[in-house]
Amino acid sequence: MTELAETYDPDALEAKWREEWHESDLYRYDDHDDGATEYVIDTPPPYPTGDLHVGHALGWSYMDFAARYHRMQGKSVSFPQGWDCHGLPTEVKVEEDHDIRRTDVPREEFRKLCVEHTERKIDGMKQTMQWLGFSQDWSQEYRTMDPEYWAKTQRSFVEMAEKGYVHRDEHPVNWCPRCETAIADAEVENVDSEGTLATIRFSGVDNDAIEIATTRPELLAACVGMAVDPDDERYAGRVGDTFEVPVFGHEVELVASEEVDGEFGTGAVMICTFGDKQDVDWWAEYDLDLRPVVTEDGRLAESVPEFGGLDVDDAKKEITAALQREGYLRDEEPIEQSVGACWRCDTPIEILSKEQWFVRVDQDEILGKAREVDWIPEHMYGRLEEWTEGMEWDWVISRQRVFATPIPAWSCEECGHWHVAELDDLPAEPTEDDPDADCPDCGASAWTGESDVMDTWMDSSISALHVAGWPEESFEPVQLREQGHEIIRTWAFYTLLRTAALEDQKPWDEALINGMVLGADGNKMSKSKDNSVAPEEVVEDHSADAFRQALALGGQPGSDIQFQPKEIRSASRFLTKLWNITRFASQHLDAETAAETAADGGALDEAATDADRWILSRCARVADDVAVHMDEYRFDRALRKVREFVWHDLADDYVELIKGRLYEGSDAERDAARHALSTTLSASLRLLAPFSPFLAEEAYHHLPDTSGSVHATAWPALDVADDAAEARGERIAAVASAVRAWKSDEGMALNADLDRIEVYVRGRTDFDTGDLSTTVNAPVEVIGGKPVAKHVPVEVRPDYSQIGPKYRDQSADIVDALEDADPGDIEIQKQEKGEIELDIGEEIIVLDGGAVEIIEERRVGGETVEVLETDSSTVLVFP
RNA sequence: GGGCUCGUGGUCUAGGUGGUUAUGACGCGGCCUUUACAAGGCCGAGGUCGGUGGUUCGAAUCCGCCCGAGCCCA
Repeated sequence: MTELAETYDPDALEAKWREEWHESDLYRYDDHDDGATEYVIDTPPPYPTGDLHVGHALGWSYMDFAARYHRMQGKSVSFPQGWDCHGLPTEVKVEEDHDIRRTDVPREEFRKLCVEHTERKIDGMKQTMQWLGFSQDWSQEYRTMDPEYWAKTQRSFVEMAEKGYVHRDEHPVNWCPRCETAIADAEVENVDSEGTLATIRFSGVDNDAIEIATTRPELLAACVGMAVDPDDERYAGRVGDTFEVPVFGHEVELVASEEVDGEFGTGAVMICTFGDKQDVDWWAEYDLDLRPVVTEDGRLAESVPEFGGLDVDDAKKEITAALQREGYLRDEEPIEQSVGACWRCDTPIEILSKEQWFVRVDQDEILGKAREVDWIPEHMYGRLEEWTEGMEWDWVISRQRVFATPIPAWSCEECGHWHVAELDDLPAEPTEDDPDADCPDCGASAWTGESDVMDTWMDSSISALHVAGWPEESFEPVQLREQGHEIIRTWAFYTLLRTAALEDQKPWDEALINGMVLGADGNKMSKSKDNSVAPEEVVEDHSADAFRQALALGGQPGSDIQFQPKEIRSASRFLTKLWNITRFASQHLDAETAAETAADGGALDEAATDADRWILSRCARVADDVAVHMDEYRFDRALRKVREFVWHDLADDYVELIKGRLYEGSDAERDAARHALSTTLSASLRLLAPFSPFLAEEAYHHLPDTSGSVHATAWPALDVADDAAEARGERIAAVASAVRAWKSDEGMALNADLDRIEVYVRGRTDFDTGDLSTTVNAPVEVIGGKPVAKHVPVEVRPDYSQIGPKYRDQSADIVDALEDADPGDIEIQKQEKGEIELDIGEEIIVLDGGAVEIIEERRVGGETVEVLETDSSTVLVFP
């Protein structure tokens, strides 16, 4: 065994292994590993913003813990990494950087600029991932902007079109007037704002006027109807009346709808095409006219008399002024309103009726598959269910942008028939190439390629299929999806939809959902709140190993975790502790005392003491317990368990117990200790390896007779469980610990020698005293029973779990009587008769002796004897 | 406004299926250089388990209501 450096230097150590792992194919997924169980992770392909934030770090840490653990369990693990490249933010950034509009240059050239920009951003994020020690298999890296990938997106489109999921229709869509593109429901955010509620008088045509309330007078030109609550007495008998739209003069009819809120404004509203989704519903329900007045760039159409060409804000002012002038405006008041806005640029959206490509949303199908997935934590399924059930519109997948997967379709220049590409045509650039077919409807051969592109969720929602080798390999659900809960309604939803549509399967067996990372002030981390921390900073200040531990311990998966510098410091201390344990071991171990690695079962040394048997048995049990926690993704419990074991059992107790043998034991005695130490340490490093891969690797390499990486070893499976040995070992450790604490209290050196100690034990007295004796530095005598000392009963402690169920509502009286009784008397009754007579007032209760515990103080005559109590023994110390 | 999650010493946190003295870490106070580690060891103080009502012999745990926080949605 080679000796470790004196101090733990995470910077140097982590840099070294980062380098080594980068060069190796340690994490290479072997698709053809016969017999091994597959463990495939559908890793999120992040949007390449260039910054990998702490939120990412949490999710990726969970995946990395799982990946490393399952590799050690002998699974064939695939931990790939992709990049979700397409999208509007990149277009906007490229336009800024080059001071151009995307229409200024040819599409191909603009795409090229986007690709170059994206590549730079990917490099930055990749570097942070490697800093943090994530074990992706980079040979499987994919980028949705590469033709090999987006050809798959196109293929999925074509297959879904064949199956009838894709349709092209004119339908109202959410429209961002700034980005000038359609957007899906999931991309609309509701923002609260201050608006003005205008009350406007609509003159009646052969009937009385009605006043309606609206926040959008600029849409008056688009007004196609009016609505009131059918039960609203103010408007009894008015349904069917006709009115003239102020300023614009066309006539509309009043309809009744329970959707109208009588409390809002005057209880009457106008219906426009379209002010909001409610308008769309009414428009369809009452078969109203379509009067489109808002343009794609957010202006009133030129066809609108007088106000054509004004943007909607100006139109609002001008039209309000006109209403005022002409006497229609009855009132104006401020109002809190919630407005739909584009999630990328916060611009209020419009609802425009447009011909677009849609994917059919089959709620039952999606939920059916979602229910087959194990959601961790379970309640995250509810998020998906709520969203899915609330879906009103099909998914609009066409976007009027450039940097995205082209929609592989053409329209016939003669008859307008839409032709979707054949699988053989892919990848297809419809704006560049024409299909190799004539129009089946009219026989013409001239085509116009679709210039619309696909929603980027079309790319990322086949990630599960992609990582499983689709379409070349037949699809089986992959094992794990890990993601944040804020994208359940998007990425999880779309992936379920697409996998169900394409393969009639669930995409994954398990969906592990991580929470938010909150700043030290308890709020969600954000740059504007100045409470955010960059992962690189944490690694520089402390270490990736410590950071990863803090993330694991922050809370169970699914719950939000608070970023706490002190947790990182605490982890850092633990790592230092483990470093020092390894350093200590390195001074004593050699090749002869290597860990039992072969089967890890290993026969115990002949000379093994109770302490050796105890630590090995404990270690075996801990490894099994940790495995259970890891299987359940309870990383918090798993790591806590490892840390407790290493710090308390191994460092505080076991290492102290064997020092005597290591320094002064016979060869056989010493080797038994070395062997157990080596085995336990090796196992401990492996248990820690998923969490803190760098230190585990470095330390493992210093163990005797190790070769290769700790990350290529098997999970510890020691077959040495021994309950009796554990009980003896615990007793030994407890006595040593009690004496240690007592010496510390007395201000004595911990290795101060004592005249002798006597250990009085209940039950069996056969346990090793050798290790104990050298540790406390005193001869040890073990005696059965209680010390020859005055033992004074001082308290009677009732066992509620026995008394409660038996005596029910008499329990309180019994407990009172026990407290009032003389403990000495109770003890005598318990010892002599095994039961206790108790007067509780109305009656005499005969209580089973086992229902009470007698607490005694042991008083030994002479001031030179100290009495220490542990759970299972009484220790007399003769200084 | 709806849904979900949560509220435990100064801070963060453990506490399926109710049961004696509520876990650990950080911080705080005191003591101790002991042949791996002072980035350590030992000891100690500190909690009406958000509030309230209920179920029960017994509630941090189960139920109702209230208050507060966070997230998702409208």
